Amino acid sequence: MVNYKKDDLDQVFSVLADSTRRAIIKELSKGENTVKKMAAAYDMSLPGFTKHLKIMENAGLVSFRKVGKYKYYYLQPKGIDYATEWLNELSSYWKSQLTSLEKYLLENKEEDNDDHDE
Amino acid sequence: MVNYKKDDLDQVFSVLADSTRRAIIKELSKGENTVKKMAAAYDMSLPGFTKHLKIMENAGLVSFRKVGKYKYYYLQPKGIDYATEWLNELSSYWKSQLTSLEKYLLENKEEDNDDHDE
DNA sequence: TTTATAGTTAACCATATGGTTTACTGTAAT
DNA sequence: ATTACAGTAAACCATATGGTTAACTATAAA
Repeated sequence: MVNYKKDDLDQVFSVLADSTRRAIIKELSKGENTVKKMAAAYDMSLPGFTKHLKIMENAGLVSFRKVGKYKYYYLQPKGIDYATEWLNELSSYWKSQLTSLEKYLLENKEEDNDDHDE
Repeated sequence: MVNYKKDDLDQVFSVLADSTRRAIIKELSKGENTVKKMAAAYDMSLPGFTKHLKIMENAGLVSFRKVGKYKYYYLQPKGIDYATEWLNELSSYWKSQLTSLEKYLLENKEEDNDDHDE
């Protein structure tokens, strides 16, 4: 790991790889919010929480506006779009590679009902 | 970090947060391949490379079939779908929350390269 | 049967990561 | 002027992560 440096997509996906940060994103998708208000929902110290916000900001997923002593954070969807695009391109390419049998099997899977919830 | 445990989505996004692993995924989207064949493209020891495959396998993104001394790895798209769904749900919810002005701005962004504030 | 090939395991290392506490700054309220 | 409140900074800690090398197993080829 001599010369390892995170690129943009690394950073975006790293943000998403943490359930606290995914929860923050969901929260912010409802609208902007202040640090303390959001932090209250998490079993974590305030400095711990603001570290997550800093990481998300560096990755370009959130920004904030300052009003007096408050910081209102809001989503910066461009960053998320970046990740979404990578996945969508992948899956469109991948699907174009499938044989018709594979496509048939894919259409008719139905029974893979693991809980995909959080 | 007393009791921190990665859940499914954590694992999937963690896989995606590494450019080597994203490259492996793209490679495998063209079809199955063996370990050494794939490893040749990376400036990394073989054990280092197989560690990545193990991580991807644990996250449910790849599987393999063994043929003699070869392991043929292939994509297991369910895992990736899981990540894609999370992002798509988010963005559909997020878009439904926008005001019509915001939607207008979103449609017509084209060039929004200024930092909002800070 | 010996040798080559494909891949894994184990031990190790440096840095990153997710968290803490304590002390601080800046703004608002009394 | 003092106190409360919102948030940051710094130092620290334990574990995770991405990598290495050396030694191994299993299958295939000579």
